[in-house]
Amino acid sequence: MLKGHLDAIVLAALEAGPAHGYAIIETIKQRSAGTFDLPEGTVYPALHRLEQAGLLSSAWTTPPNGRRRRVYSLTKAGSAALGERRKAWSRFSQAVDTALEGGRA
Amino acid sequence: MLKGHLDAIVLAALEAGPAHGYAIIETIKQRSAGTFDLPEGTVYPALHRLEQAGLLSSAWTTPPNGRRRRVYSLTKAGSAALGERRKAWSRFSQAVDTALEGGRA
DNA sequence: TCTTATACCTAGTTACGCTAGGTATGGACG
DNA sequence: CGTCCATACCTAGCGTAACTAGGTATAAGA
Repeated sequence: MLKGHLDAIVLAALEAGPAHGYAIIETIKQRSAGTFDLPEGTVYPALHRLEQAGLLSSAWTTPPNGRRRRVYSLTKAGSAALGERRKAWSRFSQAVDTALEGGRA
Repeated sequence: MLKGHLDAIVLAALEAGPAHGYAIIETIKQRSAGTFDLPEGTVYPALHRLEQAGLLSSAWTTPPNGRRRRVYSLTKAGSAALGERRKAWSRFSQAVDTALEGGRA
């Protein structure tokens, strides 16, 4: 379970440039060294949620010799949200760190 | 939302010694500098879950001039679980870190 | 006396991540 | 040419964790 930080990870995967869902899954898998091998049933609904929220925009593309793809891009709101999510993650992870270590000071 | 890491935090709060629910909430609040101000409806069910799972044991106490308290202690399995949860957290947080920063290498 | 802090509990809501299915195309291999 | 795999998309429904929103009760302080 990614527990609420999935959105941030997906947004971060799109920071370098637009990508389609399947590629996003691969990117996340590689970046996390296999730790986050997300099922499609996790990522696609998340993309829809994020688009619904205005953080992503999407367009269908059909490369000359390829399959149809839905390519997602960060919107301005998405970039801003990513910044906030990063800060939230930072705060959260530090709080967990101290909470977990607090008993062994 | 604590997203699945609540158990680890609660176990860690009991590592220094037995405590009752209300005190656990206070401990967590202080350790996290207010970031985790957990409602009772979050913590009490978690304690029951953890006891059910054999990671905690509890006993009722009635101090001479105090109210009844249910005091929880880490079991052996609880200590072991805490160790695992710490490792899991470490892995998880590192993976998120790299996933969030990966786009800006 | 009345409020506040302490101290416990639980039924029900919500939302997120995941399971488990489905559709379809392109390329590799025999 | 047929079959299989990887690619590429989708969604209904499940499980469960965290939280909301209530309830009970005692001790201390104003």
